[in-house]
Amino acid sequence: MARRKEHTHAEIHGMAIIAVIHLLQTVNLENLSLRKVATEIGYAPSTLINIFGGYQQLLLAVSEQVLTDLYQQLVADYGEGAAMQPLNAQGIIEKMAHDYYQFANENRACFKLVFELSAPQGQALSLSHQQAIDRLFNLIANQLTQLFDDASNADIGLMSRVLWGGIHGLTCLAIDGKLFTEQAVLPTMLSSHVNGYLLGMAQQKGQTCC
Amino acid sequence: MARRKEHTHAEIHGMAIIAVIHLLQTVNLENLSLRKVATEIGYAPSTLINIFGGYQQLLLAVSEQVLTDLYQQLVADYGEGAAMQPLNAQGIIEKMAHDYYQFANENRACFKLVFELSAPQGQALSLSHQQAIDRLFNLIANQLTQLFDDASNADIGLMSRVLWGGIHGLTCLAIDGKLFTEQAVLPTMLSSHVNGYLLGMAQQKGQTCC
DNA sequence: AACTTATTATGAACATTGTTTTTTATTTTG
DNA sequence: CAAAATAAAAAACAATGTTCATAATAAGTT
Repeated sequence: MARRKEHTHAEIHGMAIIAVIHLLQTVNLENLSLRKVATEIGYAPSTLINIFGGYQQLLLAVSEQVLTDLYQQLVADYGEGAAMQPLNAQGIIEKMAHDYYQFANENRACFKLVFELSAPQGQALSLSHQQAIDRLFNLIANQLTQLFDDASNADIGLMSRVLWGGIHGLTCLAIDGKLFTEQAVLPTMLSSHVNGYLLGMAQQKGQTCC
Repeated sequence: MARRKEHTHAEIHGMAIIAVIHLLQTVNLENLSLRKVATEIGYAPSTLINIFGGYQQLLLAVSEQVLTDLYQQLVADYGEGAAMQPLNAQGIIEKMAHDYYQFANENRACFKLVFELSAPQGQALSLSHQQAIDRLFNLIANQLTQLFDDASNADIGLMSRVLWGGIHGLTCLAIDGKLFTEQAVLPTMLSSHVNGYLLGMAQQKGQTCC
């Protein structure tokens, strides 16, 4: 029985992604299944395979959506190029670190999905997926250009990745309980990472010294 | 047909762990299965379940073994409390960071297994698993006590986690190709992280300033 | 308007998974 | 040597992702 065009493919596409994000709030990734997603939206498993190409590619689509949501949340307070808050660039980076962790903590299963899912088989991530991650790096890079206005693009890229890598690592270890410390001190660690590294870089570049 | 006691349970336990580590060099985690491990060592799947309690617990046992291997590799060069190399404490931490990434890069599937596998259901990691991770943190903490000899234990704990969190985050993103940079610059990033943060901390504590 | 042709979602089938239960072969015990 | 215990395996089961043939609907044609 195939009643046709009750929803367009694009609609089913969106419905499935929403369903996964919804299900991942009560079910962890390993207990999720294509069939559960299908029944959640009232379609057959094979329909989802027709549209997405496979279960893994459905999850990759979800991953992109989550990355977009994360980006939106990070820029929610201080629009990308908008008027600056009382916060300086360093304070903005620090706040983004805290927001990053907060998002991961409130959407653990989705967050783990994003960073545990690799591209299908040796092949690279999709372009839009790359761009979604790149946007995140650029959020920090933009602030760094204000802090180190004479640094080369290569230096900015390196520093932004070091900063984000640290934020990401601490967040990953924290939400899996592998830091062996009370959750409350994680913001302190994130701040120590951001401020400590920026202080060191500033001194190294001779911009702010004593 | 049950020929009994050809191997003791402890032997099968070890054989299975070795088999998983071996298989993970040519097969990624999602293509591994309990049945493949069983046939690799010439036993039935149910036998492994009897011994480990389940597939996930077999993988957790592997995770512990990999953590131990990683620790051994990190201390291979400079024994924990042994005579110091020409390297100072900061250089040792930097070298450990590079070794950490090298290990992860040479054992990608095993490394991902360790940090993507969570304890069965809301319950904490096993004690030995915790200790295996703690040993890693302490490797850095020990060096930090030489750099900041008047810092409190809490400060040392915090700094060691910030350092290791950053090393771990950069490593994770790098082996999944999510840093969007040539692999060759990752050591530079790790060094920038370690040296930048330590420089910032030193300045903040007023120990080494200008 | 009736008939033909394309779609489109589906349901059944398949191979594989982790796990449970039942059987079978071996060892230990009385 | 017989009987009880036990260790490993085979068989059975439910659930998974995926493929394929099918039925139901839409679109096209005369």
